[in-house]
Amino acid sequence: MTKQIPDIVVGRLPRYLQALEHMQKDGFMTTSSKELGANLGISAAQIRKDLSQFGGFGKQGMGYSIQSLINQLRSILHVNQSWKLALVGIGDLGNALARYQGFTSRGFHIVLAFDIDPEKIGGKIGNIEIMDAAKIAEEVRKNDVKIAMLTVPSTAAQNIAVELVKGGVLAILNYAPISLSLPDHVHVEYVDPIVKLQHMTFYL
Amino acid sequence: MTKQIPDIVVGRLPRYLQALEHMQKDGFMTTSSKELGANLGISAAQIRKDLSQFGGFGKQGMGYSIQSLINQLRSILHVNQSWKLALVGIGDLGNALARYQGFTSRGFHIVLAFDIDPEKIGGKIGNIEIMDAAKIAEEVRKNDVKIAMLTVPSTAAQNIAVELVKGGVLAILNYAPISLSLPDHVHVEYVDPIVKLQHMTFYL
DNA sequence: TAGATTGTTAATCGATTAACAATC
DNA sequence: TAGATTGTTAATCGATTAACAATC
Repeated sequence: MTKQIPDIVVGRLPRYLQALEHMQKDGFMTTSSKELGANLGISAAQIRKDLSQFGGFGKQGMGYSIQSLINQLRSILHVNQSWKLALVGIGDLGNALARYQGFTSRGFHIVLAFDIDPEKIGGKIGNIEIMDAAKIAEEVRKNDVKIAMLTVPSTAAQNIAVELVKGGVLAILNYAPISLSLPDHVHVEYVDPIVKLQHMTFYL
Repeated sequence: MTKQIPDIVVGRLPRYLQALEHMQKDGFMTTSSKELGANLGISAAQIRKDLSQFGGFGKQGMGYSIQSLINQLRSILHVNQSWKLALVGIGDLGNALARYQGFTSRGFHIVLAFDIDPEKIGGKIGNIEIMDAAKIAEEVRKNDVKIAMLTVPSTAAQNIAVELVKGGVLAILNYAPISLSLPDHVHVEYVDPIVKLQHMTFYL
C-alpha cells in the first residue's frame, strides 16, 4: 500500500513549486530549506519534512538543485503534463479567467466553456465556442475533461456541479460562494474572496 | 489578557456564516451543529467546539437560532460594519472584482482604484476614478483604507504591497502568484487558482 | 578538512473527536 | 416527561519543531 501523504502537506507543494520557479527565473541554481522557508514564511524543518515524504532530493551541505526539485514537484503534483479544463459561467469572472495567461503557461488549457444565457451561447471566448450548459455532461465526457472551474451564481452551482460529475469531472475549482455536496471521489477547492476578507477583518 | 483563538478556527467562521446566511435565505429559523456540519462537511463536534470559544450561543435540545448566530459571527468577525477597500491593478481580474456585487452586499466597498497604465489613469471603474499607483500611500492614508486587494503582475506585487503598508493598510488579499514579505502586523491572504488546481491534480 | 545542510527521529505542541452530564 | 442537542472534558490523533548524526 502506498504511503499516505497528509493533505496539508500536498497543499503546500504548489507554493514550494511557485517559489522555486521564481528563484529559477531570477537566475538561481540552488537553494536550501532555510532560504525557501524564509521566502515562504515556513520553517526550514517543515520544508525538509514535507519533501522527505517523497524522497531525498537534496544533498547534505549543498541544499537542493532548483531545476531538479522543480521537476520532482511537477511530477509529484502531476503537472508535468497538460490538463484540459471546462469553464462554466461566462460572466465577468469567467471572462477574466478565460483571458488569464497563467493557466496555459502552467499546462492548464480551457477547452470547454458553458453558459445558460442564450445571448452568450454560440459566441466565442478566445478561440473556443460558448456552449449551452445543458450539454455539460455530454461534452465533458466526449472531451475527456477531468477538471472544471465553476463561476456561476450560487443558486446554480450545486446542479451544475452534479452535471459536471455526471460527465466524469473529478476536480472542481468552485468560485461560487456555496458548499457543494458531491461524491467523495470528487475533489473540490473553494475560492471566495469574501471568506478571505472576513478571515482578515477578525484581526482588525 | 484576551484568550487566544487559533487562526484555523477563525478561518472556519466565515464559512459558518456563509452557510447560515444561505439557510436563512431558504427560510429556516434554527439549525443544529449536526445540520450545519453536514452542510459544510465538518463534524458537529468541531462546530460546537469552535463556537464555544466565543460563548454559548445555542440551547440544549434546541440547537441555534440562525439569526442570532449570524449576528454573533458578524460581530466576532467585525463584519457588522462597513469596510473600505483599495483595489490595485485594473486588468481583467481587477475589472471583474470591481463589478462583483458580492463585496458591496457584504459591507466591503471599493473606494480606491489604482493602476500604472497612463491609458487607464483618470478613467473610471464603476463610479470611482482610477488613480496613479504612485499615489497609493498618500491616498490610502487620506481615505483611511485598511484593506487592499492586489491584482497586479507578480513582478510588481511586492513593491505595491510595501506602498499599501506605508499608507496604513493592515490586510491584503493578494491575487498575484507570489509570496509577499511584509511586517508581521500586516495580514495577507493568497488567492491563486494555479495553487488550488495543482493541489487537486495531485489526486488525479 | 571544516563548514554547511540534509534527512530523520523524538519531543512538543496543537487540533480533532468521542463521550456525556447538563439542560432546554 | 422524554428526546434532543448543547457545551465541555478527556482521549486521541496529527502536525510541527528541535535536535543531531550523516555526509556532501
